[in-house]
Amino acid sequence: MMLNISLTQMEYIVAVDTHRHFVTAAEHCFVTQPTLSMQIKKLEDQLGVTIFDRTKQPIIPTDAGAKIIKQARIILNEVERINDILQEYRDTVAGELKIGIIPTLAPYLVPRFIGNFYKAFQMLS
Amino acid sequence: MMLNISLTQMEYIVAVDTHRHFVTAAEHCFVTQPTLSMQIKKLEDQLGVTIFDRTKQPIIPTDAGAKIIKQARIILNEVERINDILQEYRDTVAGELKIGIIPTLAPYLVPRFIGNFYKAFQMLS
DNA sequence: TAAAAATACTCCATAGGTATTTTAT
DNA sequence: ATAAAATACCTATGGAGTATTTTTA
Repeated sequence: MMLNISLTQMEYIVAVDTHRHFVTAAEHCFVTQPTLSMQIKKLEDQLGVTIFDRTKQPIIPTDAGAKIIKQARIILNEVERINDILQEYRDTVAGELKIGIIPTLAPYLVPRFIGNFYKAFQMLS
Repeated sequence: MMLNISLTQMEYIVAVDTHRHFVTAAEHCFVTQPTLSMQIKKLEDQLGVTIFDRTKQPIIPTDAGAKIIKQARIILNEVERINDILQEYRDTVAGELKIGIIPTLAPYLVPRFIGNFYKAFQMLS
């Protein structure tokens, strides 16, 4: 990976862009202000561009920063879509089911449900 | 972040999907096979779905896996686009320039270029 | 002078490596 | 029998926290 940027860092710059305030942004990311500051500074060093102009108040993105933030929003959105995909599969019943039953009762009880059960959950072994 | 997936993990599953082979995929990611295996397993645990069916040879993605991989390719593509944005700004001359010159010469030399220089690089301090 | 961001450290979680075992052709 | 993936264990990088200092409205 030539480009070293993490999803977490993207969340941080998006949060700062949204709140225009490091402390508030940090709270919304459930991290401390120094953690957020450090990561953003590190990201700026890695990318070789300044993302936020700290000389103004409230804090405002640079031209480059604005574009990167916009792209970060797109990326985070696409990542969220993985959740949609998971919805279709995560709740699916699958795997192995073990049933314990005492031998004297088995001949009477098992036949009463095993057929329907097996029909309903063929993916189980 | 409710969804815990890293860009590195996405690169790994995309590589395995491309090569249908853990060892080859690992080489292309410049990591060892165990590193790649561990990360993919960890990802599967986190997401709660199996991404690759290892019982077949060559290795093939599951239904869920195929969709996740497809989305991962989209995401990695969008991440690459940040590079495009950087191209426009990274090479821009900016920052602070310090010039040292001995006092006896300064009055004669500095005025001869400072004007044009400042005009050309106003973003410098 | 008060609020906000940066800096300085400390800690620990985990990505990644080496060595090895298990599992499929 | 052999190649491939999984497992076990170890190391070290860096993400995150607390405490503090610097900086800007």
